Amino acid sequence: MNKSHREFYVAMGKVDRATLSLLAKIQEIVAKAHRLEPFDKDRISNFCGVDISYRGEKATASAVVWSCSDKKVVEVAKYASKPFFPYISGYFFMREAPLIISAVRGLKVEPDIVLVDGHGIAHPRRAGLAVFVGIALDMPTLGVAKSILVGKIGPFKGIIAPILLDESVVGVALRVPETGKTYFVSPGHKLTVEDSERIAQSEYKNLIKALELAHDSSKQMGRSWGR
DNA sequence: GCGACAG
DNA sequence: ATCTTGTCGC
Repeated sequence: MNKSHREFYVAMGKVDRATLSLLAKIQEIVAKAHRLEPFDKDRISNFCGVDISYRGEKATASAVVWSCSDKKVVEVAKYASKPFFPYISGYFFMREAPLIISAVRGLKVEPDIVLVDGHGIAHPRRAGLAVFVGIALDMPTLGVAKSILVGKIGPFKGIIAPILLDESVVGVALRVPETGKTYFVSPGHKLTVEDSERIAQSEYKNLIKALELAHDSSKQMGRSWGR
């Protein structure tokens, strides 16, 4: 969860420093490869929430497509495997990106936007999990994290506040009025910071719903796997 | 050098 | 994230 955790994994031989510096280099390249171009649809018809649960040596991923207009689940795709990389802050993509990508590729419908549990460009090297997933799938992705990783939160205007990093806005904090919970939303690929803000402002209920469904689905999947 | 650190 | 029941408090 912090530097001591990272050093712990290094000491355990789970990962070595050379690998981590290589991954950081890859992130620097990926940060130049993402395309934060304006979202190309007039209206969002659905969101695909993706989440992963862990039980012992099993990781279960679920991608849930939620229709914004019909308020119902359109399709669910699942993928399970053994976790093959430890959780290390800043290198989260190595743990979850392959599972998320595999789960989404199992869908028959093409989601408008894939919602990823983690950050997009609100990352030390501007290359969070959502950036990797977006580039790999060539789909619009939005990072939605439950805690902030880097940057400062600016003043709230209603439910939205900017996330500032090195003089620039890399995403927004979203305070959900119904629950009081704050989420940190940043673009991954194929949409802009402005799109992220607009979506967080006007579509947060559908956005949260899709992620909650994915969370429940992945946990359910993990339980049934163990039996 | 001292903290901070997505799930 | 996960290991895990009841319990203290708004």
